[in-house]
Amino acid sequence: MAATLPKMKDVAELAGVSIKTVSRVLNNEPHVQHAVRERVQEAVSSLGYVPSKSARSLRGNRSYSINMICHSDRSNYINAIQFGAVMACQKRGYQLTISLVDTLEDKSVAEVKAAFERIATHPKPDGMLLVAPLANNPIVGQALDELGMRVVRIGPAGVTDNDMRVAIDERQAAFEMTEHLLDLGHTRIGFVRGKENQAATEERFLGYKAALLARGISMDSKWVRKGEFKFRSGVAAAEKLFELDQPVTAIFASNDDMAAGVMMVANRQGIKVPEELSIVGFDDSEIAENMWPMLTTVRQPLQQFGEVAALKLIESLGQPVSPDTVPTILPHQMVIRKSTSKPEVVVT
Amino acid sequence: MAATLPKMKDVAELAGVSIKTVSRVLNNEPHVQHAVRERVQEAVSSLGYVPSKSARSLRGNRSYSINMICHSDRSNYINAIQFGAVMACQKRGYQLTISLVDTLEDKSVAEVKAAFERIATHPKPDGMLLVAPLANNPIVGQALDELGMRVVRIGPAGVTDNDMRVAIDERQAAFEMTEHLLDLGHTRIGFVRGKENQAATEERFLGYKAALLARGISMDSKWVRKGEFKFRSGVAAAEKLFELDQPVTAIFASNDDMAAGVMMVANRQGIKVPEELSIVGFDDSEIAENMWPMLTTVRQPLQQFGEVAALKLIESLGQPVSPDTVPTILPHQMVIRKSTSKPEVVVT
DNA sequence: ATCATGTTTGACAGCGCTGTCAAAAAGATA
DNA sequence: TATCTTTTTGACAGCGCTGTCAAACATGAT
Repeated sequence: MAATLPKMKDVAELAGVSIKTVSRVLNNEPHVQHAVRERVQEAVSSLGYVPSKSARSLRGNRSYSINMICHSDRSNYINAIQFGAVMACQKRGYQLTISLVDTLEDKSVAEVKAAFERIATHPKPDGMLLVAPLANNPIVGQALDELGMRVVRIGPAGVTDNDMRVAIDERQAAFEMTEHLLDLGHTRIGFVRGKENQAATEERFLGYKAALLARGISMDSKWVRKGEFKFRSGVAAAEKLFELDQPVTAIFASNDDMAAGVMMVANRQGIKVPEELSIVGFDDSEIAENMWPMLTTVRQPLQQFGEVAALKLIESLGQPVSPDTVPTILPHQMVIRKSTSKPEVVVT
Repeated sequence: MAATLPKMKDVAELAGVSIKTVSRVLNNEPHVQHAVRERVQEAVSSLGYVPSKSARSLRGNRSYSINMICHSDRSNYINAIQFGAVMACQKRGYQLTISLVDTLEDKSVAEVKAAFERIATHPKPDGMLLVAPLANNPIVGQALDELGMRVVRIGPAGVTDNDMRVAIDERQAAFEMTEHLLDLGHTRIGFVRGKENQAATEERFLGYKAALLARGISMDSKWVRKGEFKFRSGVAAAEKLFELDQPVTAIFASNDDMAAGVMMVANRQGIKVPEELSIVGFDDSEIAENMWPMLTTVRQPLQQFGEVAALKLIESLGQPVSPDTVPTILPHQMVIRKSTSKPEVVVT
């Protein structure tokens, strides 16, 4: 057990070749005869040899690690994404490292840059995974660009951005969810927006709006409330929405936490869900199943986000930058549970 | 920007000393004159020099990284712990890496060992952080011991264990929470256990039992239901508890998720909380504030767990193993919210 | 057989750092 | 002053790997 790990030299001796040849085989370089290559591979697996990452990285300026930023207002979806990312890394012999960045709000450009420079250099990861909302911060993008850091972003694109990116089609998903409500017969549908300055907030809203428009329903701005992606903001929004003279018969909250807030207020006020009010959310986070009735929502493939993004990053590491990258759009999924039904005929 | 990073040689030249002396200063070795030491430190900071981790680790067999295992049934408390751990690592110039381990249930001893051997060797972290319930798995412990891996565990101790550990006094916390209920005047207090084979489950139960005993109340085994630490198991437990001929007036769920389940059933059945039923949880996770009424619970200092554990690990890396380590007990905190009150006089 | 060409292989340096060991400087003692 | 001890310093090797370059070998054309 404590016997020292096998080195390249050991493999070379066992296979009867030079260490350089072993190196060639391990790095899939050309100019190795087929027979030799196989002999080396046998030696490798019989010794259980694994190349030393520190030596490789010292020599080759590659760290075989990719970094994921974990920002201080911890959101639970990060967890699942990270999980997928670790899986992919582990498969490819990479390490996932985690770094921390304080809230960027009320930070100067210089401070943000300095923070990312530190993270991106000691030690230098081969690439970085940026999760929304960090994925859309232009200063962060610029800082990382200047450092020549390879980045894959997770989450909906902002304005410009022809970067490497993994996301779902948020607008389409919101469109479909709104259609679901429309199909059930709802015509007065409330909407709770997410946190402003996050791309998802606008995308989801646009999907909602487009779906109404497609059915020729003119949206009443009273139906739309601000939110923060938090439970409490769902509560606040619901309270306002319930005060309308002509109340809505359904509420589309931009995420599940807020939907849970809406649901709670409904329960408190004795409004029956889904009979008197349909509620839908977005994300399919754990909470969606932890409420009653269970929440109809859009499932984001979070774990897959992490996995695909990490894989994409690792794969790109060999190639030169391709500036014309197209975002990878993963399929979302409508999860119809018990919080939606056709609107009750209102007894006036 | 792209100018190559300063190396030890640059620092040495600027300070007018040999690179070995710089090395000595950086590693806090003795035998360097005070004046020289200061001169070197100035050079270091003026160049913004940071030692190369790969070179160090290649040479010194230290990786300056510590690893935290992320097991596949992702629980949300891991998030906060990880956050604290990253903070501590970042402060000390360490990297936190994440590895993944599948569920260990239905795995053979050999498989478990192999999995951990892989994680613990490629690349070898300087130490590992193990979070409950992994922290109490004897096979994992043995595998890591055999590899000579330095480990700090987070969570309540199991049987033997005089290892390095960070935890709260779970039994005492449960005791206090039960006292809180008793002080309010409850005498019939239900209890929902956690997942079996986790140390916390038994500890919390023992605290509950001890508090009853201390007041001379004999516990009725009908009050105690099994649980899984999941929302649904809270629901199931509550349903049974509400069927009792002589119902309980308070329910102590072993964690917040289950308490949320209990709360939901109460709401559904029109049982008023806290007037007709007091509910308490354990953990103070996010959900505790995302329900109505907000949950009285015990706050675990999760982020601090991560921080203290990582620090303890890093600090221990210099020293030889001290087998007589005493667990670090962090203070817990009673969080009294709105889900508890004195029992209503039952109108029979 | 001779040369030009292409393919396969290996010797060796050196990435940035720290452990070893010996040299230099400083201090203590006779 | 000469000698011994202790403290401070530096030269150098080498951790495990890969890039460079040249040697060895094979192939085809003359």
